[in-house]
Amino acid sequence: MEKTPTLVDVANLAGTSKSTAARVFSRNKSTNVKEETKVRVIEAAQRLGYEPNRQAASLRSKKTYLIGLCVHDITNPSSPSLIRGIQDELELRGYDLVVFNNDWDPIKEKRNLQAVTRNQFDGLILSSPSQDLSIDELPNIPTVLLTGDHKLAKFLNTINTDTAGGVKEALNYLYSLGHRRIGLLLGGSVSQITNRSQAYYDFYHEAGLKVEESLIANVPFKVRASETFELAKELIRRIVRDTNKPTAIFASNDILGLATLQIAQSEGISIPEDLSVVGMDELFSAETASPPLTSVFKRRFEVGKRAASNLIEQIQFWSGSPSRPVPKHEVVKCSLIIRGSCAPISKNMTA
Amino acid sequence: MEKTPTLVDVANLAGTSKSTAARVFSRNKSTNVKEETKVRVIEAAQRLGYEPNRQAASLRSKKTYLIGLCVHDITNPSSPSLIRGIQDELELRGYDLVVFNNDWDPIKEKRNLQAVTRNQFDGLILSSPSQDLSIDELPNIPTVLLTGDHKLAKFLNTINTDTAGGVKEALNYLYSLGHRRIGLLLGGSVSQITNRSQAYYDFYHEAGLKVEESLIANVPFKVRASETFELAKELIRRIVRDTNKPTAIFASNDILGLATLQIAQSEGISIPEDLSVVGMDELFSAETASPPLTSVFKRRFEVGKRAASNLIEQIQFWSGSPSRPVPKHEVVKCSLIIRGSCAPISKNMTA
DNA sequence: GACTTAAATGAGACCGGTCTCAATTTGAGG
DNA sequence: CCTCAAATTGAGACCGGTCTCATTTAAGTC
Repeated sequence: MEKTPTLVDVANLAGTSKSTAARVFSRNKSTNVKEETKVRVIEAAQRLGYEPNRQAASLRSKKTYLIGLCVHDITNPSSPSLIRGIQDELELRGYDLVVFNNDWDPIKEKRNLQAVTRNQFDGLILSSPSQDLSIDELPNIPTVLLTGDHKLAKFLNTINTDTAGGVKEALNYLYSLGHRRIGLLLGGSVSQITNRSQAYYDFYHEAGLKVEESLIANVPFKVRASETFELAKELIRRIVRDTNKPTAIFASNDILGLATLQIAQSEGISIPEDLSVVGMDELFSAETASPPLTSVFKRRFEVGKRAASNLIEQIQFWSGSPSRPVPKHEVVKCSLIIRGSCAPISKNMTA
Repeated sequence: MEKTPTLVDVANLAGTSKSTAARVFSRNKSTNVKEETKVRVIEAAQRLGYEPNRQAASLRSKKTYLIGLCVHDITNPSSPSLIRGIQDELELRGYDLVVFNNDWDPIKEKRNLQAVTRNQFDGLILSSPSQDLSIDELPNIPTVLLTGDHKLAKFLNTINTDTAGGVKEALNYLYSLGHRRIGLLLGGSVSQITNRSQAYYDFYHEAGLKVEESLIANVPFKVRASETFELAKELIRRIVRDTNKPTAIFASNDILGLATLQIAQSEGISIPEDLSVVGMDELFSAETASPPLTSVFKRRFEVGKRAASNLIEQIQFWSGSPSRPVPKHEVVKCSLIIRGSCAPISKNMTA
């Protein structure tokens, strides 16, 4: 393992000073080096197999080109596409991403934030920070928040999915198919639940319908998706066996939607003939289900891309400014992906 | 944004030298500092909100506590649990993980490896490097390979899933249910295909059965899972409509298994009564499918954990040694998760 | 050719830790 | 109180870049 070559080695071989050699590799385009010398330096670097040492660079320049992302759990079905969106955008600008899982644990979250500080990350994306995380617990670096209804939104830029809009789009679709008795399955965090049920109530109100509380069910949140899945099935079974059962169900996430599909099958209810189902999140599982699940697509990839580019903008802009700028808030619309789990009411039993 | 405190600030406040203060925060436990001074330093640090600067530390110590992972695509359903396994293990030792996507593109792969070098990562995990990646294109750091049949396995430690064993377990299970005509759906990379079809042939040979080529189908690989999914459905439809159709199907990954389920439903074939299906990979989708898909679980989480701990071991051991040690190879067994997509042949039509 | 200005290069401090080695303190034993 | 090894502490070089500022070289202009 012979010593890795440094910039000085390159400079020596190229017959220039360290400074000039440095300029060749500098990110700062404004530096000017004569074409001829530049070629000489690059050749020398090539011959030595030189690769700039970013640790050294960071120390002086205060830029690590590292971004942190805090999510609940990378194993959560919605994480990967978010991450990918971020990565793709960051890659273009030469940044790399480190993902932290906080597992819904504020202690762990705090540890992760410390790591962000220790490593001198240039920016931070918070997918869903714990409710009581305060602004002065955050590292003082450009940050983007991916939840609209967090108190940190007062201080931080926000990229947020328009879930309320998505819910309404789904309900509207079912309504247009003739459904009036639409069951609502809620799950996830408290804010998710209130957010979505609010949209549901709003929709019913605007449509001039009266909501029946018996059509609404709340699935307790579990860390492991498969546990949620089991719980959901239990609940759905009850709803679906009810004499007063709905003709359609809107499940506020795909896990609940999938659970509905399974229950229906085991109860001999055929979908979409006897019951229409719309999910939300757009997991891969929704596509592969039988029948394929019509679902509200939350475009996490898009959210990721926007979060990253927003962050980079902040990084370039914010440098040197003493305090955080006035936060801006962006919203990403959902879109309804129509597949095979819904049908017009005409074919349903007219309960 | 006042200047962040440095070790010198802490030392001054605590009334010690920089060296002593440093010893308090050193990872190297063998250093001894009087309890009283240690307390004084820690208090000073607390008061100033001091957080060690890892970039600075790395520069001198040559340790970044950063590990790189190269996968095809984090969006691939099998990536997240692998990543999580790695992260959990790394976290215990204070390392952080950066994930790179190479998108099956050797050029991108090379760029990613450069990033690994530039950032002075302490270790590297290669999930499935492109076939012609050679040892001297790799950064000269501890590395773990997650594919058994790559030429790099001659040089690198390997943690590998025993897929052949898994295939046999699945076939054996179907065999024990009375199935003799078992369809085989192949997909993925060339090595995956040869590997699994070999296991299939072996099984048939050992069981004293003759394989019928018409029962074997090969689904061309596509980068996007949903494309693969569509292609698969086309192929499966043909098999399943054949007069000479199988009583069971082993799909060498869950996407193919799920596709089979969907096709069956749309063709009016009920599962498991008319056709038994076993998948492989253990995606979340397998659990949520209707009926839930019996599947060979590849335990990517476990693979990740082992890869990480193997890597850390290398890092601690390898330090200073001039060349890579003789590689060791570990295998992680699969396990069959029995759910609702298989039934004994007695109930099948005796085609 | 002299003069002015811009372009290119070089020198050396500096970033914030770690590491080596020397100096100082401490404590046990006599 | 003295001695000597062990425990603590301090000094200062060093890691490999970046950055500022001074110096040298090149290019016009008259």
